[in-house]
Amino acid sequence: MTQIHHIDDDLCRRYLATSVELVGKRWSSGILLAIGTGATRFSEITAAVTGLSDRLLAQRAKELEQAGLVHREVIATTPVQVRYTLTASGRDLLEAMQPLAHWGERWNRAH
Amino acid sequence: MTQIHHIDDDLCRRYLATSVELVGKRWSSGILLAIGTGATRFSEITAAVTGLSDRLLAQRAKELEQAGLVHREVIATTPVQVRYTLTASGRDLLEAMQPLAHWGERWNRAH
DNA sequence: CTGGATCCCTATCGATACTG
DNA sequence: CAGTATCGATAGGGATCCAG
Repeated sequence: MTQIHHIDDDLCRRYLATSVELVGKRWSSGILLAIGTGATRFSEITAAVTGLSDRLLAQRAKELEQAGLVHREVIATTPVQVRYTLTASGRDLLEAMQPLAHWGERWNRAH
Repeated sequence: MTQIHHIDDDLCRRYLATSVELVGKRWSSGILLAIGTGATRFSEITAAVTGLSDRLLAQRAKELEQAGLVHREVIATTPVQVRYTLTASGRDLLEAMQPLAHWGERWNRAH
């Protein structure tokens, strides 16, 4: 039998669900990527992520902020501005997803 | 501004969605992990993944098979046996998810 | 043992309209 | 600009029963 020894069984069983639940929800990864690659304003994020609506961004942003992945900074101008940035944890997560992107590329070639 | 240069923007924008859609659905990652770490039979997988129902496993298994991540082998005994194994692509995906598990561990510590 | 078929129910989503 | 409120539609999930 082909056993995978690159995989830490126990670690995955414990903690894989954690990140998958955070990042698996629709738009979440796209939002993280958008913020991580330069988008800071609410409207910039909706523009960067095609198909993402105001309502869903507001909802996801709240979730991601509460999870400590995104920092939300309100600038009291008129009209009000809001700056979204990744926290250290958010940046780490995005880096941890890089292998998935590579895998996706290979997978797309084969289909 | 803190730019992330560990991230290949373009690669992520193109292909991150691919893997996230496959692995983000409920139970999918758990099923992959279960098969990747020794479970081969239908009932072994439901036993390994707590909360997973027969119906959902049947459904996910079909999806994962069509995506080329899981190989399904029917053994014509009575009653019938079915062996599930990961394809090379499925093993690769599971390895690509390992950093997510590590991230999840760190994240859990901090909460 | 390995599912398929149903029923029902709720979470989630998209669209639209509105506000400080 | 950056959201909130409301609504109707639908996809997804749990439970249960059935079958090769």
